[in-house]
Amino acid sequence: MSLQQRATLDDVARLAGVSRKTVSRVYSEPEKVAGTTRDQVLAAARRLRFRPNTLARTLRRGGTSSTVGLLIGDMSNPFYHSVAAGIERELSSAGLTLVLGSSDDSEEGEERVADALLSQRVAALMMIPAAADQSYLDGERQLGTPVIAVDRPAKNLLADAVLLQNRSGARQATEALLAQGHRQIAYLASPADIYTQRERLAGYRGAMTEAGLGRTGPLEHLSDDADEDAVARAALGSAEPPTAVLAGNNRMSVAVLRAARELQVSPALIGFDDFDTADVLGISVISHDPLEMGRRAAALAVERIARPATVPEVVELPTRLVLRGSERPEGVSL
Amino acid sequence: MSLQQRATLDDVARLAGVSRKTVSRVYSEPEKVAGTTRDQVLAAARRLRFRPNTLARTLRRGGTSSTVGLLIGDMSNPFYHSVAAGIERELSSAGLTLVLGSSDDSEEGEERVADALLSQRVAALMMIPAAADQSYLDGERQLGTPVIAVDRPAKNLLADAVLLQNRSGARQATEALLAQGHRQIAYLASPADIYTQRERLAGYRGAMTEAGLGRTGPLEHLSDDADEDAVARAALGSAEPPTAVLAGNNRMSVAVLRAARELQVSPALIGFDDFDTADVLGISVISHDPLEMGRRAAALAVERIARPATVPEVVELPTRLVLRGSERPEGVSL
DNA sequence: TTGAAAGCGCTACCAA
DNA sequence: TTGGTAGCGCTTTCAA
Repeated sequence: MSLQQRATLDDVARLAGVSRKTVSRVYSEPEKVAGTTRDQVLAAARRLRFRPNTLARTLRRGGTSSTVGLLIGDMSNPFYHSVAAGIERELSSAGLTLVLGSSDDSEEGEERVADALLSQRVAALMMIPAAADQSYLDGERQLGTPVIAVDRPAKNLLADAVLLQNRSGARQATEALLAQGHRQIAYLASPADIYTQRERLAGYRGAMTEAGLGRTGPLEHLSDDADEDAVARAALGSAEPPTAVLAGNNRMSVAVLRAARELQVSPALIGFDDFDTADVLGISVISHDPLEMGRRAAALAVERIARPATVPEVVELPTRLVLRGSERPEGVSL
Repeated sequence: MSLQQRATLDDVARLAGVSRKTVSRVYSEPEKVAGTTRDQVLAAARRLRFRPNTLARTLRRGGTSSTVGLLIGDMSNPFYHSVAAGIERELSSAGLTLVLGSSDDSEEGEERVADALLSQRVAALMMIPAAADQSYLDGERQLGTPVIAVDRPAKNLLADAVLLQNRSGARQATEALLAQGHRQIAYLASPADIYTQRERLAGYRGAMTEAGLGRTGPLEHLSDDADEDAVARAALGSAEPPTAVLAGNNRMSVAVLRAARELQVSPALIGFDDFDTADVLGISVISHDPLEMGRRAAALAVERIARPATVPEVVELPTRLVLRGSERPEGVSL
């Protein structure tokens, strides 16, 4: 039960009968230590249960830890989970570990958590920007901490970004619905006042306008407070319900299905983002790969840590329209 | 573009015309510093873009960082994402940050990543044990690092654990299927050789045996390599297909739906774990709250950091049977 | 190949 | 209320 002290380089050095520096070398550049010396050191280290303290290593002037911070607003969205998983995978293969921070989608939250991560001297900061403005990070950028925005671009801050081709994805889906003969095509989003939704909405509007259906006002069901279910019910339950729905994201797609069941209607449906049972249900989606998105973003972070750059890079990943039947006039059958 | 040096306590002290220690106090115990002095210091800090280095703070003898490590085998499972989200939330409200490590479900992976996290001097290590044995952590435990197992108990290691009532959950679901008149009730799991599945299987067997249906051998479809889809297809496509299926986890539930659609069959179904569209689809599930699980585990970690304990605590969280129709003889309709 | 000394940014201890 | 000194565990010169 005796809580022993944790062993340090010194302890190991003493037991192995070598200098501190030699022990250090065994862990940082083992090839520069004689084989026998190395074995002695490692034996001593094992006996003492020594574990190098990577925090202390970091203390060098201007040093950063081998961690990368990831700031997510809403941890409950499965899409961001996958992004995080992709990031983790890429980082770990680069020998970096992921430190997670959640702002719960609040303005001050984001800055507070960013602060905490930066105080830990993360080697880079990855974030899904949620606050109205990220200029508060400009000082850090100038101090050399790479900032990588994921899914949405950072505002008022020069930062690399990995985004989706939201606009063309939404446009393509709308065109597919138009091709099926639909005219009353609704667009549903909540929250709507975020980058991705503005882009997708623009894509939808573009396709509608081109088809001579520019009057989309009554067909747009956008909200920032109401939950997805409420928005979906309002849209499907309106006096003149749409024959087809474009759902702004994965959660809205599910909400539409739920509302359709409740209200006993069968609108055609295409949803942005793929989701678990979409294939089983035959739901058409604008698919993309969140894991890949995370991977790309993390790769960019790794690159910037090694070679700080002056010009931010913006990557736009493609989407893919996957038609499974729900785009047809007969709509979703539940 | 000049990459300036990062400011330190010393720089701030110099600019503010006070001692280093005074600056330190402004950040650690501000109430012990005179108001005017504090203002001067903070002004200087702002001008220099000073940000305290929490890593250096940690360097005290035996010191740990204000981070908690979480070791997950398979980051792609949505269930663990929710657990992680719950953990993050609880930790952040305790002023701790979460460091994530993934072992990709490999034996050596787990130990390697645990090592990395411990080298960062996490204040506690939370893990979903995946390796066959966690005795390699015993040294750390003796050195005072709390270890909290989540979802599965640690093997050969005294550690706190937060688990589910797997057995009773599975038993209850099986009984519900029996009550509907089912006799050919299959149990499907992949991977099957893990704690949760062994427990759930035991619950299933118990209920079957009590109903005089102890011969469950042919009804058990367990695999460790095959993916869920293959297992589901094999089960539903057998010569004498079951009239009802108990799916071992969320992914298996979806696989069963997929297979049912492909093979044009409609077995009754109850799945362990809830999932996104289960309510829409009318799928009955053994529900529980992964967020809460994470929260409880993190709370335990926080507690142990403050007050190391000698006797491990094991918490078993309840499950809840949610019947939505798919348990009935007519089964799932797709 | 190995070692001694200085220093990284901060805090604990004790003194003023 | 404030400050000096001595570390924390490690790495980086520079020498041996």
